Amino acid sequence: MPELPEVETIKNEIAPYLVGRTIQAVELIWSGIIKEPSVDEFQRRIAGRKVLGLRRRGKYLLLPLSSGETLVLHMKMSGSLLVSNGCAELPSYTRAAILLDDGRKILFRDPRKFGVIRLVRDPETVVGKLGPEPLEPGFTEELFAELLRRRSAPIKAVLCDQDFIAGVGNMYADEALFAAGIHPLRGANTLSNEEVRRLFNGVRHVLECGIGNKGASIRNYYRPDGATGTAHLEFKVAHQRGEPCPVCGTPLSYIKVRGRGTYFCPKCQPAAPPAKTETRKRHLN
DNA sequence: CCCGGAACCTGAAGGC
DNA sequence: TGCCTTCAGGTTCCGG
Repeated sequence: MPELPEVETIKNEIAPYLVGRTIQAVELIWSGIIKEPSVDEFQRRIAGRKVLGLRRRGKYLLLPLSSGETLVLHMKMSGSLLVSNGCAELPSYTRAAILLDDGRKILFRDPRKFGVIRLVRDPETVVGKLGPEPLEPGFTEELFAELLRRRSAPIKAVLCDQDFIAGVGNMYADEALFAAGIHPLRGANTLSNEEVRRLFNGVRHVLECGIGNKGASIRNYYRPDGATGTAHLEFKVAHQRGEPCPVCGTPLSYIKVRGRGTYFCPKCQPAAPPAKTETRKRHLN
């Protein structure tokens, strides 16, 4: 599942093959991957365009083209981009192949068909509502604290909300909460200043480690040359079902938060103290 | 506005 | 061995 570190790795490793090349055509093995415009429109507007650059925003990849339009890719759950020399047979589950002017192909492989390709005039129509980039200077502890104050949902759900922060998904949310010692069900607006500070540092730390390890290959994630990443080998809690906590040895817990599998240490990440409403009522009465 | 749950999709894994 | 059910989770949509 590509999250920020995985998409960043794909961007870094595929850029040398893509930037400056001209797209001759896009071969659609499953045309449903094109979200907009219509398939005919897409084919007409993509052919012959040069790729001017490659950037990541949240979990999206953006390719500005010589036409002024932008090709926007999202790999969702199971997508990956592979570089092919153009001769080999297409791997199974290849949904689209971008044919480049040097004979190479960029393959969009995606077993579960969640992945999406868009060709848009203004990329802001796709990524405009995303929250701040957690690894860029504009993301400060003060901004993080202010955003958290507005949300009452479980902190795990808020961390995974792309309109809140861009790029954090299920795995890295679990890792960040463990790093900060915060229970995933704590209301976002109930964190103390100290907890906000630890979580701010935790989010940035786990994402940077993920990038340093070229992403986590828990399932379905491959780098453009087909290699896997090693970030999952460093995971303390994410997907470590049945394992002991690496810090205190307590068996890790597994719960569902907003329908998402959530791993945490019940001792290092204690549940919030009971709500104060009862106490307050008693005082009022 | 904010929250929570279903739907999308298909291979893998688990139960009987 | 095999059929059936459940699980995985990023995003979007819908209802409360």
